[in-house]
This record gives sequence, structure tokens and C-alpha cells, in this order.
Amino acid sequence: MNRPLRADAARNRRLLLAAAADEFAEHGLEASIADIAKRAGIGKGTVFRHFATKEDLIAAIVLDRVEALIETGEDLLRSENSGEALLEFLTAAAQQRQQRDLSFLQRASAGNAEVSRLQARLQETIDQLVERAREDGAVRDDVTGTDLFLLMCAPNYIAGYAHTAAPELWRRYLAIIFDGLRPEGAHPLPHPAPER
Amino acid sequence: MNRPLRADAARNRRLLLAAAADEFAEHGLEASIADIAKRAGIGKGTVFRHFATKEDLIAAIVLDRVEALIETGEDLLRSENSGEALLEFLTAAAQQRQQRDLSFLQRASAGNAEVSRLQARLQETIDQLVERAREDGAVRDDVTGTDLFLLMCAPNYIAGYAHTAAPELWRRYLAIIFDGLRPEGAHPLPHPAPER
DNA sequence: GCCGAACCGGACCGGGCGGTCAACTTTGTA
DNA sequence: TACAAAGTTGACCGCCCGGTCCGGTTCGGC
Repeated sequence: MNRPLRADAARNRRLLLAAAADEFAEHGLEASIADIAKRAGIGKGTVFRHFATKEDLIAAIVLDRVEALIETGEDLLRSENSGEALLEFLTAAAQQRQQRDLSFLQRASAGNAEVSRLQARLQETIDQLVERAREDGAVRDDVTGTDLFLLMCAPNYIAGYAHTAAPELWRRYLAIIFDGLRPEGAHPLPHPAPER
Repeated sequence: MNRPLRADAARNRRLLLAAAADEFAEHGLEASIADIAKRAGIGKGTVFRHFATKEDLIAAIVLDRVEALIETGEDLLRSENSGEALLEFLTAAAQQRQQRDLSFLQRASAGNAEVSRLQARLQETIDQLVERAREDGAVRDDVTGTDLFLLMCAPNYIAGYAHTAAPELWRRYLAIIFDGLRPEGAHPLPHPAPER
């Protein structure tokens, strides 16, 4: 068991994670460790003390965000209207991404075991959200939790091209996609749902 | 006016473009010029003779693909069923992307003037495709050509996570999104369509 | 078949990157 | 307050990348 971090180390860790998120959001995956350190106001060596490699740093950021999403999902699981809840979850996910688009980090940390573990938990939460909505007839019955896990980030991706001009544009595409998920007017799907 | 390329230069140019597309598809934007040259069976210097910078090479690849899409769109503009035509166009776009996902190149070459020009032409083609479908009542009347321009690539993005396991999965999400574009069961959209 | 222009290739350059390390500073505990 | 452990730092390393350059090769008009 590792003892708690020293006060200064804990502070630096927080600064570092925040600065890294900002820097990645601005410059993409190519953001350099040196720039991140400078932004956090710490030395480059300190970065590597906290995270052995750049990949570890990325994984830590992703972990934070996935965790937040799981919490939101679990809260919504306790709400009344299951259809609303699902839509709200998607909205929350999109909002997180809109604030700072770090989707590429998710892809970059795909191999990480910890990230996979937590993402599986997120997947489970989404499964329940969808199952509930489906039973209530709020979404068509041929969509699965895995579908929603994949669809989740699409609105931001679509709106990404006009990000600065219309930062809330993702709402439009979320609505279109959600209409496609409704039972009314649904056409049979040409491809089976993906396995895990 | 530049005279035609010498026979060997023309051949190398073709080899180079093909190899670059493959290499980018496999290794992403970070694919190195040296590797591309090796794959094409030519020297590194030759790459830079054909394209002054890496960005120029990327733009050339993107240009080829956008051109192909414009042609497909213009053909479909002459078909009978406007709704089918739109769906077919989206299918063609997705298929191109599924073969080799080079969406990141599109983003990387966003600044290029030539690319912008051709993309504007593609946009026009899509506008007409959508307008026709809308008049026929095949799609809801609050979606625009710009919407479809943005939505076009979403199915591949969504299916990208399971690319090798289910290469045709994009068809599923294209169908869901297209259901969302239909007039039946459409709910009002919470955000106006983007301008150009 | 000759010859100049076009083309090819790979050694080379400067720069920036991720990551290391050893000297130094801060922390917190006894 | 004394001191060992934990944390910090930035100069430094090796590597690889995009891009240059020039001696050698190939093409094609005459």
C-alpha cells in the first residue's frame, strides 16, 4: 500500500493534470511534456516523477473523465423517466467533451488496462440505462447499450468542424441521432449490434 | 503551363500517392516520409521533389478523395429516387472511408486553399442532393445540406472503435442516423443549422 | 546515339521530442 | 530542531523527423 502523497506533491499533481488537459485540448496529442510542465509551473522532471511515461499521463486524464461519466450515469439510473434519463446522459457526455475535446486521448489510451477496466464499468452503466429505456418503449428495441456507448461521442465529432463558430451545435446532432433511436418510424437495421 | 511529367516521374508519383495513403491509414498522421518513400520503393528526396512539404502530400491525397466523392454525388443527382440517392451517397462516402480511414488527413489539410475550394464544390453537390430529397418528402424539412456534409462521416467514426472486428458496422449507424433524418417521428431540433 | 534537362536518391542538417539523472530543496516526524 | 525520506529541477542524452543538397542516373527530342 502506498502512503499518501506529500502536500506539495499532491498540489503539483493537480496542477499537472489540469495543465495537461488544457495543453492537450489546445495542441492535440502532440502537446509536448515540456510545454505541459511550463504551463503547470513545474519542472519537466517532476512530470515524469508523477507519470513514468507520456502515455501514463494521458491515461490518468482519461480515467478522471470516465469516472465522472460513470457517476453521472449511476445518478440518472435512479431518476423517474428512463427515456429522459438516457437523453440526459448523452447530453452530459457531450457537454464534457464540448468543454474540452479530448477524444483522441481516449483512443491513445485504448491499450491501458486501467482505462479498459473503467470503460467496461461505464459500458455496464450505459447498458442499464438503455435496457430501462427500452423496456419503457422510449427507444427502439433493436438498439443495445454497446450501440449507445459508440454513439455517445458522435454529436461532438460531427459538430467539431464548427466548434468555435457554434459551440452548442452538438445539441442539433444529438437530437437527430436521438430521433433515430426512437421506436416511431424505425426501419430495420442492416447490421447486427456489435459484441463487446 | 507546366509540361507533362516525364514517364518515370509520373509513375513514381502514382506509386508515391498510393504508398502514402496506405502508410497514413496504418500509422496515422505521424507516418514518416522516410517510411512512405521506402514503401513506394523510391528515395526520400524524390518525395520532396513531388511535394514540397508533408502537408502538400497530404493535400494531394485528400484532393483525390474529395474529387471522387463529387463525381459520385453528381451521378446520383441524375437518378430517379431522390431519397435513395441521398442514402446511396452517404453509403458511398462511408465506403470510401471504411476502405482507408483518412479522416484525420482531411482535418490536417483544412487550411489548404485547393482543398477548401474542392470541398466547397462537394458541399454544393450535397446541397442539391438534400434539396431534392427534401422536396420529395424523403427527409425532414429542417435538415440542410450543411448538416449532411457534417453527418456524412459520422457512421465511420462511430464504428471506428470496432473496425477490424466488424468492418461493416458503419451500415448500422448510417441506418440509425438516416432514420433520424426521416420526416416520420421527427422532433423539433434544439439548435439552428450551421451557416457555411 | 547524343546531350541537356529532368529526375532520382540517400547522406546530411538542425531542431524538438520523450525520457534520465544527480545535485539540490522541502516536508513532516520524532 | 535535526535529519532521512520524499520531492523537485533543468541540463543532458539519444533518437527520429521534416526538409536540403548535390553527384549520379534516366529520359526523350533531335
